[in-house]
Order: sequence, then C-alpha cells, then structure tokens
Amino acid sequence: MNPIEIPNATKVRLIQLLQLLKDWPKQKITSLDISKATNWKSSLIRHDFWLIGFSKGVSNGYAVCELQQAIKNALGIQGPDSIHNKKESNGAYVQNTDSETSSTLLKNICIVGLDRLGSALLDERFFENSGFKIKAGFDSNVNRVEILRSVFPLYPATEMAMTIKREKIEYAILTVSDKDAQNMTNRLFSAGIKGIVNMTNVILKVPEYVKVQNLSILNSLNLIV
Amino acid sequence: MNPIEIPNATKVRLIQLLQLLKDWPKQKITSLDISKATNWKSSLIRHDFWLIGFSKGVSNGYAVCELQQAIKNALGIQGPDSIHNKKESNGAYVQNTDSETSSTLLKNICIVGLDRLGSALLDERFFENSGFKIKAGFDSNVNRVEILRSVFPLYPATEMAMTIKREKIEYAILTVSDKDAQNMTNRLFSAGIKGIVNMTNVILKVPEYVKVQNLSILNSLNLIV
DNA sequence: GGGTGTGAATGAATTCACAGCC
DNA sequence: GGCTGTGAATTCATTCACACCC
Repeated sequence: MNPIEIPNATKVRLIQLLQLLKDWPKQKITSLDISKATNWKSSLIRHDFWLIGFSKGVSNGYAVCELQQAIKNALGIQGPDSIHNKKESNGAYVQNTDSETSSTLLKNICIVGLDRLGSALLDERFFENSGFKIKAGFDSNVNRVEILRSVFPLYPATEMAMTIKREKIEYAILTVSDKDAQNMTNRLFSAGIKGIVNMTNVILKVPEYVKVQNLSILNSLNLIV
Repeated sequence: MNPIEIPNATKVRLIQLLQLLKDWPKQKITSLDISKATNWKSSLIRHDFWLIGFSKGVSNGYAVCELQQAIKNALGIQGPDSIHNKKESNGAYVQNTDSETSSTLLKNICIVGLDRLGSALLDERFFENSGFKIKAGFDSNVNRVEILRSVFPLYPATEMAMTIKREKIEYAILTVSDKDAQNMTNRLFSAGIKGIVNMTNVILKVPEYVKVQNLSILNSLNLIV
C-alpha cells in the first residue's frame, strides 16, 4: 500500500497532528485549520497528506476520522485511542502472542533507571490508550527496586537481559544518570531492544538498527535560549 | 563576531557535542573521534565547525577546551560547567541584576505542573552546573503546592504572572496534563516567558517570538516504532 | 598517513503557484 | 470564494572531493 518511504520530518508532524485530531471539536478539518493551530504552512500539510497518499479532501476540508485512520495506517501506529478498523494488507507486525494482554497488539516497553524521573513514569495512566504498555522497570540500585511499588514488576539491572526477552519488551525509556547511560544502553541493545527514548544528556552509541530519540531536558533548554 | 546565522541542525549537534566533550578523557579530539562516538559523518562535524568560524584544528585534532569555548561562544551558552573566560564583544545579554545569584549570568526557569513528572524535576541537582536555575514551581492544585517540599518556592497557578515577572523567569518546563497545556501556555507567554520545554503531547500555539521544544515521551515512542 | 578547511555537488524538506473542484 | 492536489522552484542540510598541513 505504501511503496514510498515517508520522510522523517513528515512523520514527526503527522504524529503530532494525531494529538490535535484527537480532540478536534468538529467533524471536518481544513489544512488551514491545522496551519492555524500549529504554525505549519498549509501547503506543507497538504503536501504531507499527498506523501502518505491521502487524498480524500473536498473543498470544505478533511473528515477527521478518515484522516486519523489514514495517518495511523501510514505510520503503523496503534494509539492514541485506537479505533478498531479494517486493516490494509501491509506487512503485518510480529503478533504479540503474549500473556494477559494479547488484546490489540500493544508494544511493550520498560523504564530503565528508577531515580526521580524514572519513577515518575511508573504510572500506567501515563501510557493509557497510547498503544504502549509498561512491562518492567529496572535499576541497578537493588534497594530502590525493593522500596518502590508499582503495578508491574521492578527488577535489578542484572536481570535486564532475561526479563526483556521473556516479556518481549521492544522499547525502552532511559532515565539513568549520564554516567550510566552508555553502559545501560549496551545492555539494552544486546538484549534485543529496538528503540530507546533517551532522557539522559549523553549521545548514545548504538548499532544502526536501533532507533534513538533524544529527549534531554537540558539540551532542549539550551536550544531555546 | 558571528555575522551569519547558525543553522538549526548545527545547533542541535553542537549542544549534544558539548556533552561529549565534557567528559572526553583526552586533551585533543579529532572529527573522526567525534564521528565514531556519534555516527555523524566526520565531514559534517568539520563543516559545523567551519560554520561557527572555528578553525583552530591541526592535523592531530582540536584542543578540547578551545573547542568547548568556541561552541559556547557561538551559541551563547553558559553550562555545562562553564569555565570563566574572556568574553568576546558580542551584544551582551540583559544582565541578571537579581537577588542572591548574580554570580554568573544564570538563566531562570520554572516548572509548570507538579504532577509526578513535574515534581520529579523539583531537584536542584538536576540543573546543577547547567547554566539554568529553578526559581519556582507552579500548579493549579493548591493542595499539591502546599504538600510538596522543595528548596525553591512553589506557587498556585494564579500567581504565575506575578512571580514570573518578579523572579525574572525566562523559560519554563511544562509538565501539566494535555488538557491544561494550552491554557497554561497562554499564561506563560503573557507573563513574558521566552521559551518553553513542552513535555505534554499537544502542539502548543505560541506567538512567533516564543520558542518551543517538544519533548513528548509518547510522541517519541511513536517515532521509534 | 592521518588529519583539517572549504567550496561545490547532492539530497532532503519546504514553499510556491496554479489547475481543478464544490 | 475557499478549499484541495500536485509538480516545480526554492531553501536548507549533508556529503563529497580535494588542496593543504603536520
């Protein structure tokens, strides 16, 4: 269905756009509406839709829910609040044949580093309806693992490799201290993790098949000064 | 000193590079060293240095501390661990003539939203040596403001405008719930905030003079799937 | 040999411009 | 008149290529 690769810049916008659509008050939306809400040029938005092969617009705009579905399809995304719909014949994902939640193919994640920032994410509500499910938390401080309470199990870092495989965890949020970041990263990709949301300040070195998104607060502050 | 505008992509890299330099074990570093650590092409790195007018390299690499200084100069950055050095005649910043910390011109920030994520940031150590200083935390839940303890004062959201002006706060980290995000943002820029690190999932609408960096964890997860 | 500095060449992302539709 | 769809034109970012230096 989607022969041509979607440019990265477009992906970033479409994912954000989903959030806007999620609580758009009307049934229809025009590229100009979107432009007003985002400051992106309206032509850029139309161009993005063109790139993903979506051309269901009429002169009074796009049907919000058609558009949502088209974006999710194009990006292979579940959430937010995934509507169960017909699926086009795209190379289906490895099915989540796992445990309790085999419902709609959720992607399993873990939190690495349970310091203040990490433990703040130990909250299922945070990932509610997102298409992601926390399966584990890790910390090298065994003490911390024992004290904290959460609805999913916490493990010492020594059990990362094992647990990641057993629980079929594919993505990780890294919230350890800068000095531990690369070390933990090494363990993560050795264990088969496919992508990392990096909340540390360091540049992670990973094999080219591992995707990284950098979310350093400090670096971001420096970008807005 | 710096007549030509630094491209954004270059800025992003240079800021990250500072982190690498911070604990680089040797006195010198080559563009190839950097390339290995970051996966950026070495020619790109040299090109970046060229763009900021840094050409102090000899055939065995760049002197780490000269390079650090050049990057900080080029970007107008203080931290990390700012070395007190001669300052070239660039249009100096509005001097922080304020209160206790008139030491080295730190930039004042605040945290808006003291839910789990926000309160995790209520930690001075987090911003130690970063060039930034937390001056206040805000939450619309008055209760939360009273219960939490921190080394700097917490205020109900109603006092945002006043406090931001009084404390000369220029930047904000936004960690409120998605539904409050735009509302709080409006108050922030009305109060004169110049930049926002947006940890919510929504696209913020701001006047063009306000800079925003989006750090949504959910959106980032969707980008690495 | 192994490194830098720098313009030119290529590639990616955005904006323009305009035909066509309701 | 107000909107979409789409290629072409433009702007921005990265990579190449090669002269030069130690």
